Amino acid sequence: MGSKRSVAAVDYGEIGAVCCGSLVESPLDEAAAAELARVLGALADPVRIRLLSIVAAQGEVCSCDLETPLARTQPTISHHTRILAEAGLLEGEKRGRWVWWHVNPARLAAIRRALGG
Amino acid sequence: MGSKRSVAAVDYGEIGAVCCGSLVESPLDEAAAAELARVLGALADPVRIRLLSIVAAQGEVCSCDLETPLARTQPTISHHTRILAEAGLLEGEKRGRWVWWHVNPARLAAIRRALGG
DNA sequence: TGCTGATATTGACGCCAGTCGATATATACT
DNA sequence: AGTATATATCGACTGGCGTCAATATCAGCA
Repeated sequence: MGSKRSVAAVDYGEIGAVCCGSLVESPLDEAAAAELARVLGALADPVRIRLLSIVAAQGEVCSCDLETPLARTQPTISHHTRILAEAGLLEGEKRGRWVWWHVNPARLAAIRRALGG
Repeated sequence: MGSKRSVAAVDYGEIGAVCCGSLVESPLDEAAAAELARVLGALADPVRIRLLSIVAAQGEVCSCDLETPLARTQPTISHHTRILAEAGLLEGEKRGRWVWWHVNPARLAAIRRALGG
């Protein structure tokens, strides 16, 4: 299915919406807190923060170009991109043998809003 | 030392500044990423998110009033308030036998800025 | 002074996350 | 088909986290 020039999205399943209002407006219920904690947990790692930062700076980055600057092995990079993608912060497109990653700015904005932005 | 009506700040040591520019502007170095990850890690827990949310909604809350809504024992509440305070997100004042907690809005704003706000 | 109550600390337990080596899968090239 | 390379998955190890019971500390009060 799809053209050979396909730019298939790498799908890691549904991402929850960081829907609910700001933290500081009214007490969050357990479900909202759990969802927000999950997304923040995806960000709460120095390697993933730098990964996201590198991708944001370059616009689009191949997985293979992350191992060296992050000083981690290929399985570990794959692990981190997966977690960021599952949190909706990173989106990947498979082009040929490579996966190209770019950030999802709307997702970051949603987190900022949840933090009282 | 200090007056008997003292409102001594509960001090958990220095808090690092979430200094550095936004994630999305330029790649963060390891130190900046580690610091940001530490603060985000303090937020990446459903109990702590709800705790912060409750304190924010009420302005000022006593530790003893957190056990019931959060359904955790007293040592666990103390553990979580400590982590939030060490991250600079919560500030406590000891008044008599009670500790009154309030959020540090500037700290939340700093995190939002680090996330590209 | 001694008692009561709020908070902090300690120690232990179970669980999850970050990491890597080994291996599997998939895509491109010859 | 066969080979080479990019990425994903698996299994194992290790360290850290959330939780609680028990205990310590400290402020107020009789």
